[in-house]
Amino acid sequence: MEKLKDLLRSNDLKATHQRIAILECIDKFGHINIDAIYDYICEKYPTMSKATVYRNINELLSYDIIEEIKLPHKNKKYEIKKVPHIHLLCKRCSKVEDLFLETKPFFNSITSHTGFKIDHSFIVIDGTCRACQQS
Amino acid sequence: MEKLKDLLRSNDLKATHQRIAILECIDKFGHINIDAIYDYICEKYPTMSKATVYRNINELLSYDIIEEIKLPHKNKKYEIKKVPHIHLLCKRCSKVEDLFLETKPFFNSITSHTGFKIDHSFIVIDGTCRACQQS
DNA sequence: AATATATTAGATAATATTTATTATTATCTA
DNA sequence: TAGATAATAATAAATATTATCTAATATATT
Ligand SMILES: [Mn+2]
Ligand SMILES: [Mn+2]
Ligand SMILES: [Zn+2]
Ligand SMILES: [Zn+2]
Repeated sequence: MEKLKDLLRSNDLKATHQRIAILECIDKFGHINIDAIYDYICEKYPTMSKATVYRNINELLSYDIIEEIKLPHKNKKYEIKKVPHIHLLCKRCSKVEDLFLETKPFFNSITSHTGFKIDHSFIVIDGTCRACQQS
Repeated sequence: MEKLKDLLRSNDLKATHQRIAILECIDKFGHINIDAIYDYICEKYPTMSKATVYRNINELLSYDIIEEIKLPHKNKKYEIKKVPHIHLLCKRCSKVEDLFLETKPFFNSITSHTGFKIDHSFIVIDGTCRACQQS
């Protein structure tokens, strides 16, 4: 809570209730889309406008406080910015799992094949999570 | 041209001029978004409706004739369905490059770490292509 | 080639998603 | 606590996508 306020202020963003609520919500759910953020926060702040969610999401993106995740055939989701990682999307339970895995060998192979200079990667793996395989 | 007609007919889709034009356009450009398809085809078929583009794109997607590519902070693009591959997106020239690369070792590492059963992967690499690095 | 049949296109309305505008309110600094 | 400034809510506008319906077209059959 105070940590979130500091995070906003260190980026010259005012720590409004709405912004804090949006960040707390994203943090709580891990990976979440606009509508779900809006619905969740409306419980606490019924006057909150959806435009405020969009406006703040874009603001937070531009300061690299959050980042956008594009999933196949789904709406965009957002998460608190972390170190680079991979997303595992379960088609059964729809959960998005973070995987922090060493990608250097894979990236080196890409660069040596193509000469492409890599900045970022966006890796989504579709399949069935361990829990869903057992049920 | 005849190959495209056969492709459509083998999926019980009528080989209309519009559909063939859409497929030819996607094939010609490799990776292209809705608006660019529409603009390109309008030159030849000025009466073409954008709803027809959307309708056919969805139809072609559902028959796995084309597939959707989501790129970070860009509109969706479409391409003729190929064997699985990786996309290299150059931030300088905006070109999307296909890379057919062995991913088994990487995927095995994911499965052994997580128990996740992999169906598909969506891998986009952001960076600078070889050509743009030299200019 | 003409005809029958179902499918598709085009026009347009409807819906969904995202952004812009502006008067009012809240935050922060002094 | 007051004043300067930034952010919100409400709303309109813009953009993106889908649905509906009638006329046109593709294809199989004669
Ligand atoms: Mn994540
Ligand atoms: Mn491709
Ligand atoms: Zn699951
Ligand atoms: Zn380039």
